[in-house]
Amino acid sequence: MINTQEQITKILKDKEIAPSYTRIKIYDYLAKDKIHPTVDEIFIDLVKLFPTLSKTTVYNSLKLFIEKGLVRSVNLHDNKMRYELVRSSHGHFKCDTCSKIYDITMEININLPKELEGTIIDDYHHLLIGTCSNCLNKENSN
Amino acid sequence: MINTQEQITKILKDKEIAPSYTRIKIYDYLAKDKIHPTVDEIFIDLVKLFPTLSKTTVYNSLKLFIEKGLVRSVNLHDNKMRYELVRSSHGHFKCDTCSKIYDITMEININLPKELEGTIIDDYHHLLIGTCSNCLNKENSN
DNA sequence: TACAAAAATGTAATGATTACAATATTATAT
DNA sequence: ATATAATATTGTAATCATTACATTTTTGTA
Repeated sequence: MINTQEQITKILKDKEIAPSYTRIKIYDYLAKDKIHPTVDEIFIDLVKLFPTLSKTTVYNSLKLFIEKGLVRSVNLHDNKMRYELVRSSHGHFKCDTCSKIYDITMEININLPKELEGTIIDDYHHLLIGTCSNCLNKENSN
Repeated sequence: MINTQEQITKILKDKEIAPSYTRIKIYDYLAKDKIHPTVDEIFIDLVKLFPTLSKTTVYNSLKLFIEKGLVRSVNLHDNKMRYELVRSSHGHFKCDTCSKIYDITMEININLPKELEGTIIDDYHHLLIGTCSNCLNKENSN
């Protein structure tokens, strides 16, 4: 456990989120899980812990976390949303072969077109898709 | 019309796509449409032109176009895929207020983590989200 | 013109997400 | 501690995008 229950409680309170048991568990799951889980993955794992959990609650909680700036959605072009805790700016690399997702850091220089001068950028999402070196090595050794 | 029917026929044939009436119309739609349409938008507009069109055909055609490298999917984090013709590398900016989508050029330096050395990148998607200057000006003038 | 291959269609199924009303839990004032 | 109001959670049904698949239509070729 990266954060103790007390730490998570504080994090939620600081964002004006009532630190219910469910929300603490969902936050904790995201803090431990580095694979950008879908709602289904979160639900399937957490419902083992407390069988009364509802998938709707997972949706509601994530929506709230996003509104309060704790969580970001991650979209890997596979028809389902994924979620991660907001942390320092990074992009994602998805291996098309093994489906693994990697966090990557990247420097970006944006040239906004003239019609966009003065625009405010609140958020960004960078996704690279390819074949990871692990999978390339396996291919070569066949 | 940016491309004549003959030009589109040639483009499709060059990619080994049989240039059927339907495919030509879908390609033509993407060539004219700069707003990264969804399947629904393509279907609604084209079915006016030939009412026998089926939405499944739109899906099938786009899938084929993507396989042949003519089309890319664009995901704006709104639970539906969008499509655009493959053209020179660019990202997208979505205005959260007016929902307008802009194409943007950007320079990107990627620092792949050590575990990703040797990785092959086939494709990338860059999405910025914010408020466009038009919407900011409207806000200010209130 | 006939026939085989390919394209298009229409319906039903799937899967993610949302809407919403009902229930349970929590926080607050007394 | 208790009552009450506010909030959180739940479960079901609805919605919407996408896919599967069998059937029909169109196309290309002999």
